Amino acid sequence: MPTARERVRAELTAEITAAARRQLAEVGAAALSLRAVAREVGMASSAVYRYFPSRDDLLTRLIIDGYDALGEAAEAADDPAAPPEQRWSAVCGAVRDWALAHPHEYALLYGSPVPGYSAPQDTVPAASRVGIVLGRILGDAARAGRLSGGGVRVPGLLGDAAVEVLGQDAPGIDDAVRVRALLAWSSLFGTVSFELFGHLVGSVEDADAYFARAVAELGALIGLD
Amino acid sequence: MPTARERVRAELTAEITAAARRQLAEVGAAALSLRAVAREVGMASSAVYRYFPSRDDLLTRLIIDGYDALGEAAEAADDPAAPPEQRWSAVCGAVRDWALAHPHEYALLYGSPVPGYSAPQDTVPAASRVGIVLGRILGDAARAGRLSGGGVRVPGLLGDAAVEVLGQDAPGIDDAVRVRALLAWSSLFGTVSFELFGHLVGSVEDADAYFARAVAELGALIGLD
DNA sequence: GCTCGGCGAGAGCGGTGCTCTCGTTCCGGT
DNA sequence: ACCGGAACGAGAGCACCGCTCTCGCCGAGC
Repeated sequence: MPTARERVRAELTAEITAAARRQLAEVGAAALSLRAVAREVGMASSAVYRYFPSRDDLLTRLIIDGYDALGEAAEAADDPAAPPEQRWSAVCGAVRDWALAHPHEYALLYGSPVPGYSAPQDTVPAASRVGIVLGRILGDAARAGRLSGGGVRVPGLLGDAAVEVLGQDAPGIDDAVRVRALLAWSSLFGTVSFELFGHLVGSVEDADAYFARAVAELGALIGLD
Repeated sequence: MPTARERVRAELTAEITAAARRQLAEVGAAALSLRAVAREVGMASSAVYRYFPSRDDLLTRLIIDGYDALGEAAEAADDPAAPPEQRWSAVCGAVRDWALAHPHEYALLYGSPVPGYSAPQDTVPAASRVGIVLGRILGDAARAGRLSGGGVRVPGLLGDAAVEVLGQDAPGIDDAVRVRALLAWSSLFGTVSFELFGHLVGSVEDADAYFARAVAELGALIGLD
């Protein structure tokens, strides 16, 4: 049973993060001002420090929330009953849609690191959610024998995290598959980032069609056909 | 014949950009402080405004210089006499090496856009240099008949810039090749960014070996074998 | 009922980008 | 040769930033 004090504290915390998210969407992460957040919530800047020890901690909160929202979008888009290549493109599309809808949050997650700020370990579980979805798709495809390629051993190349996300050794899953999954994962984000950060301006007319083709090519790269 | 005044102005401008680049390497773009630059050069902050109308203009200068430096590295790494897949991996390696050596400048070029700042048109030629190198490699490979795949028409998908960089229609070059080239370029960027921005920590043990494999996979994706 | 801890407000510190003014210095035309 | 004007550097000042400290308040637990 939370006391009244705890309740109002939780409410105020949520209100602060909501205002911070609004401010993030307006001015970006680097210019996120704790004072402006305080103004929007209607209290003195010093009072915010009762809830977040520093601006960086507020940023960490936003980062974790962002990873969770993106991960949730990816999970919601994945229908385990669908064929693998369809699951792949559905998840890719969901990631892109979320990025286009929340460009500043996406930039916070996958853009330049904020100088002087290093993400704490707390962010790792949330950050892994999209990777886990992709790993599940690949694992299912491999177990169903619908994953071509593979067969290469590259000891010492990958770390434990990759093996954990992409499943233990199983029929059809080896280091070559994991490497290609990682590559597809970073390529997907390269493609989304290029579009979002304006590097495709002038080169691509129809961004939707380009993305669809890119996802198909990357699916083929992984071994989904 | 430049007057003495013009000479000292050019010198001071160069000194300011040099100090700014040093500061950029230390604290990153978002924390780049014009006052600190002025301190390092040894003049009042207001005096710097005689040379750069605003902090953003100083940033633009750094961006153009960065694109030029990266483009130069890519051009230097490309040996037109070598086989295409070797040229591809050499240029990819040069891009990654430059990024690892100048992480903050790379983040400035390919990371989150600075909010409220939009790159002026002046940056486009410098930004295109790496793309042009990649386009030349693909064009040469296509003319030599060493590019597999292609054969797909996707009218209205790509813009003029892509056609310009990747050559007019030629035997072996069509929209499908250009799309894959763009995809390879953004995937390369995604791979480098993931490594640089820390998204591969825990998943990849041997970054050099991973990158080499990624480049090889991407080369195959383009159609180089 | 009283005390003590959480709380909000306000002032203050050193920093930022940017503007304005003021005295100087140098360049070009007469 | 000189003088007017343009370029220049310095300094003060404005509004903002993150963060700290102190102070008065108020509610929850002993």
